[in-house]
Amino acid sequence: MKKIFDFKKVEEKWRDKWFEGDLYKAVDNDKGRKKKYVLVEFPYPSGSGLHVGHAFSFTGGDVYARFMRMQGYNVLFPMGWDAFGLPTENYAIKVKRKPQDVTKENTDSFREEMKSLGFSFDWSREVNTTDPNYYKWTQLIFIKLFEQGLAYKEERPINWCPSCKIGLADEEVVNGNCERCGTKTSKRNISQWIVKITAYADRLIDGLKDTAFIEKVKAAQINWIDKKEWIDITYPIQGTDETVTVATTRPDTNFGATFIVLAAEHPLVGKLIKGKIKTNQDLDEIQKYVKATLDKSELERQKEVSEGEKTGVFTGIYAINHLTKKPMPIWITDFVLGSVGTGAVVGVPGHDIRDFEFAKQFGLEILRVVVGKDGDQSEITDKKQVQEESGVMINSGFLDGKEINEATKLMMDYIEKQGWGTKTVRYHLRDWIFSRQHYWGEPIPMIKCEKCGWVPVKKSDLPIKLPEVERYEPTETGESPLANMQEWVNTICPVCKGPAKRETDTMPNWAGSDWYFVRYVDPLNKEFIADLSKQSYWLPVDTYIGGDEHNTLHLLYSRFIHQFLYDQKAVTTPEPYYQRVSHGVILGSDNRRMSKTRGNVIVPGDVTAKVGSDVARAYLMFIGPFDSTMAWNESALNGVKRFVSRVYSFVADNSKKFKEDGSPEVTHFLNKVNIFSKTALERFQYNTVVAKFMETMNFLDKVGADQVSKANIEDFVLMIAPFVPFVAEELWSMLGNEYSVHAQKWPTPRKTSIVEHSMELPVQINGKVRGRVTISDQISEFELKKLVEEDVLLNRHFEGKLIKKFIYVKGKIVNVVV
RNA sequence: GCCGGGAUGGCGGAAUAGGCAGACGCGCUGGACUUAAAAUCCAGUUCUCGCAAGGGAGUGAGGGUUCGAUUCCCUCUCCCGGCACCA
Repeated sequence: MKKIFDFKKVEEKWRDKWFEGDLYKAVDNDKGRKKKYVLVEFPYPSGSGLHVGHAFSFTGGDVYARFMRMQGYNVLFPMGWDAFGLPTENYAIKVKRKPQDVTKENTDSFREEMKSLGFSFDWSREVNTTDPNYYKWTQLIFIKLFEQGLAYKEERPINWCPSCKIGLADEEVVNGNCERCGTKTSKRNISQWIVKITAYADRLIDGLKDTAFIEKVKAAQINWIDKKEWIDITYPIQGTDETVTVATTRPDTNFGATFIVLAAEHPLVGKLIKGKIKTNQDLDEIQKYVKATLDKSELERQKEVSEGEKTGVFTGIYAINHLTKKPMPIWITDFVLGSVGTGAVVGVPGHDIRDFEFAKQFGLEILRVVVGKDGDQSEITDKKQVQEESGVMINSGFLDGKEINEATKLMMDYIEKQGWGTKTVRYHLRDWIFSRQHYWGEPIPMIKCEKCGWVPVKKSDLPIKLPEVERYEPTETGESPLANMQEWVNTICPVCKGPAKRETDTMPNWAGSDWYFVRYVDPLNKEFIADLSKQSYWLPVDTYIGGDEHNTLHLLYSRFIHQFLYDQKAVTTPEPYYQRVSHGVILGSDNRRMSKTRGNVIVPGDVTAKVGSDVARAYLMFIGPFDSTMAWNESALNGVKRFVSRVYSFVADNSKKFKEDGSPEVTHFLNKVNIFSKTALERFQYNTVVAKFMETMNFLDKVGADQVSKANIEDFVLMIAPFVPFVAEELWSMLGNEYSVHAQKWPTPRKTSIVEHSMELPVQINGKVRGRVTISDQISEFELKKLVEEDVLLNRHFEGKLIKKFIYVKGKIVNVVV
């Protein structure tokens, strides 16, 4: 009688039992075993429940963690909640409930779903960024940053979302729109806490060499930081005492500089408008242009880029080119950004596309100072002739004949020697705007005293808990709703005991997720962020599994905070993560990103209700490479379901019948499966492992249970256990073994009488496979040649032809060239 | 535009220190079981010529290195992800 796999019964049987004991607990400071810290990015517990993307990446992590346990490692595989954030706040506003309560509900249901999916998290280490016992440390980190001069308050234009009524970091503005709600953002001046991440720019680059991140992740980080050597050149302005300082990375082309362009924000523009610098140009016109530019949003500016139109206005004043002594007209334009370099650029229209377009537009002089590979020395009249990236200098005095990179170095030294300018290193990376004007975040633990200025809260007063407020909406002024809480806001200065006010801004989402992996090491510690001896055992994270979308910012911010904590001797390693593994994305069955509006969202709960957790897990691991983009395919799910059912039935039906000795062929086959799976698992090639298990099942069915020994089948159950933990546990117990299969070691290949003495060797004629011959592994090349020549199927391909060459790659292939 | 990744049957994908292309799954075709369907099981399934034996073509396009290239090199096309008037 065939036993049918009843996943509900099996899952219910084991689900809770696993968490009653210490099965998945990581043991601190276990010197007897090697440790492995496997981390998956903790989720934001949204109200809509676990997403299939979560199920996918967590399954990947879980398979790895289980495999590593079987390899004898002491595995730390924790889970927690990145629970601060706008969706919960917005939901709370909508249904008029406390975000704390909503969060509690969401995390409870997430945890239950995760247990149902069989994830082997060590729940004794669960953390929650919204727990005051957790954010106490997030706040302390901020205070430390402030004390080290790495956090400062500054009024500066920020991106403002009129809908969310919140200031956004540059990174949160996507194409001029709010990342969350899509509303067009504008600029607004607000006093913000800024964190000086740029102070760590070099170390963020250098530290990468101590990690095993894949190239694309390292590249993303380095490109984002984008360290370059610049030179700031100061030019005198004709007929005044004023100067203008431009910033450039390409001084080599300076002989070709014919104009200067200023950003609308440039101080010189202000002086001009106020009449402090004389000009014959129409001041009204200049003012009009400047105002229009400053009012423009990033989006509008970008639109103009795609249209390729350059705009600008002439100031009427000139700077003198040191090299050519020629006057260069100074213009104002919107394509120069105030926040980049010095906000002033020297225009070299021959060798910069933007400068060329600008010069064309306004009839400015275009000089050629670089010749490209094509040798074209003619006047530059077309965009295509503009040599930007490579070439050799001409018309450039002492630089003539030099290659541009060499010329750049020479010119930088020359300019410095002449006292015209100074070399400086700049980064694309900007300081980090750390303030949010919302309720559901960590309060920034700072107090503004009328006398003492900004002072941090006393450490003994931490955590500064979020007070319960009536309304969670941001205030009309754009301040956080905390600003309305007079009794909370008004406090006394920790230094002078005078009247003072609390900061009402809260921290950005990143704050809690920057250091959570440290807390997992020692989540209940009341005295310290995490005990140093426990840290030195567990850190760094060995394998960090996460999405590509976090490869730049999350990784950068979190590495920065970690490096800072290392300097403060609060953590034990200079880098937080050793290996970074990116998981792929699962698209809807329509091959498009899952979204509610498209109605193509797959929820893991629906899948597990139909086919059970094991099948869902195995399916997710099977549909494609772990790091690629895949589409959900319901019918492929059936294939995996079939496989799991077959395994179950095969073992269950024969559980009492497996003999001591099976066929050596079976052992031999399983040994190969073992070695293949082990290697593939180490490389996260899950899809090929599942495929190999399917192949194994096909093989077992073919040979029949009477050829399979008990040891064989136990080995197979052990190997599939990381993928299908419920079925494996059930079958393990059916086979009469003690609980639990998940506490077992990965099987060792077994001895078998089979040694491959003979093999089928493929034979190529002129590089094309034409047949095969059976050979013994002792065969000599001479014997083989004879064998091939006498083979009826093969020799007709070279009958009457001359064998020019006979190539035998031992154990692989033969190629006959005729 | 820049950086990164990719392109293999009807589909998802296997196979790269250069060596049997298409593992495994889906789908499809035929068969068994069934009153029937589903489920399950068996056989087949890159395209193409051929009744067959067998032949020809074939890993985005073109070229190169090699006895031999999906794999290495050069040129190009398209797709995906990220960044972008960064001077």
